[in-house]
Amino acid sequence: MSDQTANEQGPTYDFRALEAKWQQVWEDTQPFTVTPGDDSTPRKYILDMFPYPSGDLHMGHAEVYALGDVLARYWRLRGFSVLHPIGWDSFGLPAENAAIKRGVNPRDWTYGNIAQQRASMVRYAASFDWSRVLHTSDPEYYRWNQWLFLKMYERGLAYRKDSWVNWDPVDQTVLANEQVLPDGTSDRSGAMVVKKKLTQWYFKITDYADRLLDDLNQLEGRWPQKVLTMQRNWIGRSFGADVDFHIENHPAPVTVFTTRPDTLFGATFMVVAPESDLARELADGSSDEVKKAFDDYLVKVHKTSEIDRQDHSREKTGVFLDRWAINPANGERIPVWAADYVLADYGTGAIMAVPAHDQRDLDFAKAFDLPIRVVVDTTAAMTGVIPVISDDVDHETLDDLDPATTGVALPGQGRMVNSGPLDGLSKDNAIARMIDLLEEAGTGRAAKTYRLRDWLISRQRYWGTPIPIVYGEDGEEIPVPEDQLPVTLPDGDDLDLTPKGTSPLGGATNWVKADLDGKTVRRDTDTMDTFVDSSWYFLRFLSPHDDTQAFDPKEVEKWAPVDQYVGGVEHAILHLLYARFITKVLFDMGYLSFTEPFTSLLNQGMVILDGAKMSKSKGNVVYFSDELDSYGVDAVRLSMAFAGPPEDDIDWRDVSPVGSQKFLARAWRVSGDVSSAPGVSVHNGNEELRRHVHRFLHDVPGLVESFKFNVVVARLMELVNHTRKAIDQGPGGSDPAVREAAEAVAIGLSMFAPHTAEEMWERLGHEPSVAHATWPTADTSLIVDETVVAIVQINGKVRAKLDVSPTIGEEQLRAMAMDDPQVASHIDGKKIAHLVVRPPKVVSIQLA
RNA sequence: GCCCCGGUAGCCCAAUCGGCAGAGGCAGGCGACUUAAAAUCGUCACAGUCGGGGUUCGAGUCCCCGCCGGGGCACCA
Repeated sequence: MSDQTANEQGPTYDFRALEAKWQQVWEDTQPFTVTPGDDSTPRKYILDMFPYPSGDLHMGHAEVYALGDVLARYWRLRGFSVLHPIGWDSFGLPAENAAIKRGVNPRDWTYGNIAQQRASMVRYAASFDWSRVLHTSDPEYYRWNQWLFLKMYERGLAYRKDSWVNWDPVDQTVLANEQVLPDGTSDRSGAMVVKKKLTQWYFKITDYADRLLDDLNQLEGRWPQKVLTMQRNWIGRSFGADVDFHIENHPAPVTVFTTRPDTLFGATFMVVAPESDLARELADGSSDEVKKAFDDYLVKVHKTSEIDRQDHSREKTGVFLDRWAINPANGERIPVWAADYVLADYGTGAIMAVPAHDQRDLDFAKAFDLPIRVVVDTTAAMTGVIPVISDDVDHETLDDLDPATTGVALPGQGRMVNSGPLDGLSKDNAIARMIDLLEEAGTGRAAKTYRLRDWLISRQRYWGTPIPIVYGEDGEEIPVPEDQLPVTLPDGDDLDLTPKGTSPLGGATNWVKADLDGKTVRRDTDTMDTFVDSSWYFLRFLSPHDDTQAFDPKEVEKWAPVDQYVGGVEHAILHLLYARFITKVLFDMGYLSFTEPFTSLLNQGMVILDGAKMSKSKGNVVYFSDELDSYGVDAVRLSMAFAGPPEDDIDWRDVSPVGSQKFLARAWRVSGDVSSAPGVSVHNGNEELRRHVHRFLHDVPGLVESFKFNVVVARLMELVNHTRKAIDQGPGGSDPAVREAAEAVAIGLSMFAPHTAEEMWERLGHEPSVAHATWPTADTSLIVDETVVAIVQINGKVRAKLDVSPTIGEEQLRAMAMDDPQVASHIDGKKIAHLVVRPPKVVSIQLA
């Protein structure tokens, strides 16, 4: 009672005062700067995805940096030396667009936003090592981007080619395949992407397709399943065969890729992609009428939007090239068509069409009256290698299923027919047999192909890393020597940044014209995709000020790979795939000893409002700084952790920052009610409360490590409730167990609410900082209950509850159950049909 | 169309091995304190786990079939 009176008259929880006080302390002490330290101290590298500096931080950032900080602070409490750096992904289009719109220099806009975001992060009490900040737009950083490019170039992994590319007509630049959304629009501008033929720089990521796919297995269980699936889909490997088709009056054979070499006898025509060079050649070698028809068709194809092209229900179109191929399986002459359902950049850009067993080919065959030949009898059920005709009396016959009449292709399993040496075989055996036959004949071979394409890295924009290549008088590529890096960006003030289809750097005439070893050369005027910047930044954090190398191998050896990566699922493909690729490349070059950059990945969900993504145009935006002003940093951070599982979206409408604030005040009040001295022996403390404390200490590490932050917060609340009860209704604030509990709360809370936790820690008589406290070891003797409740079920209904020792034996528990009067009355002489005894939890009795 | 993830109280969410459905919070009821209110403290109620089958002594948990919601892939040969 007296304690309560003291509370009412005592100080009140004032989050603004606490923030001011502790911010000052942290600014003075910089508690999270990582010092080299003892080599025996275990290390953790906890990395949050670095932000793009567009305006101030938003609620999404508030979530990542709250959750990442929980992990960083947790591992510090566990005695690890924790590296938790931050920087800015500060090259990119928005800076240029802002520059065009408002007439400011992209550099000024970018660095102004960085200053604002940095101040917000400091205010948010994210425990970053501020001595390692990097910005990808600093020449000290992008110099190493250029170095990376040159290394890739040396290995033939950076190359230039002329190809059909994705062109964003609004931003006036090319895009990577990964930046084109499924509906055919640009993920940046939202404009419908068009195809344009341009000479561009690529990174040869397809060389790494197998490793990028296979190494995902190592990440199983450590990365979200969803991300692994998305990456697997994106790489999209399919196994099959390459088959060479001779074409009459055409010098070289044409190779097609197929996943169904077993159906080669059913290939009745060939289709080539209209945009392919092959189609051009074949048309040019044909009659004038065909050439004209092809040209007209090509024009039509170019006018068709990506989105229409992907519509399955669209009528098949195409043009016969009046050329003939020879089916290598049976020597038949088959017609060659050009049709836009075949893509130029997948496989070889040409297919063998098997209309009976492929719906697309069938649709085409029916549209143009081409022959259809069944080569797989899908009515034959296959058992192992022997085809067996199904015993079903009323099974459909092959005649009923004839694709030519039904219009439905038969892609399934079955027994080979009309296929010469393959007749009678099952699908899998036929595939293997056909590959053998092709290899023997030298007209085909086993092959695999991928959905993944090479990574187009050129961008016709200003605010990015200049590509470190110059061109000599004859246009020859000359890499800029390493010792002449960085190739710095010219000042943007005098440049016309308006999108016009060519790089603004082309306008910097003094910059473009350069001197290389006495030769006059022209610089490449494109800049790199900013995903290059972020594909290796986690390495730069390890030696951010090293001006002799991109990263220091000794530091890399110490810290890398990243133990825990935290960020949004929107980067599930792009950034993560590129970072994995570059890591493997650097491994192959001997710079790294590991092949996967991020050992464990946590994807947080989005912060939404009223079930919808926040957006200024919809007017449903919650502002980060407003929330901090209203509820305080600790309450917002705590709310982020408590709202639910991290990977779920948080609807801010369902979140009560006021509730968090009340809880923090309640926890803080507990620290004021502790009246024992620091260091008091806890052994004689109230045992019931101590049990709660030690169960908490025991359970929380496992919960944090499995990212169940919401449960940890619930456990903190529970512990505070028990402590409150012990103070008011139990042994009172002088009991040592109350101190033990309050200290556990302060330490636990330091992961979520650093200001409140520091204040509690100080009120409890400790020196700052609680962030450097040690997670107390749980006393296991206090975790095991003296008695537990065992239930006795009779015919599935609970009929008795017994207080038993947790170590009770089966015999003993059975005896206790039988002796129980309630149980005895229910049995009442009836026969027991079944008895299950599972000490110490349950006795289940079935009566006859 | 194919592949993943989810569905527990009015709401957000817990529930190691299958073992009494509830840890925590929001919103709500009641009480104490107060002239009153806020704050604080205490206390209470509320679901049988989306539907249907199955396995089991026992299912929120495992299996099958649906429904609903979210996500990914999709003319990829």
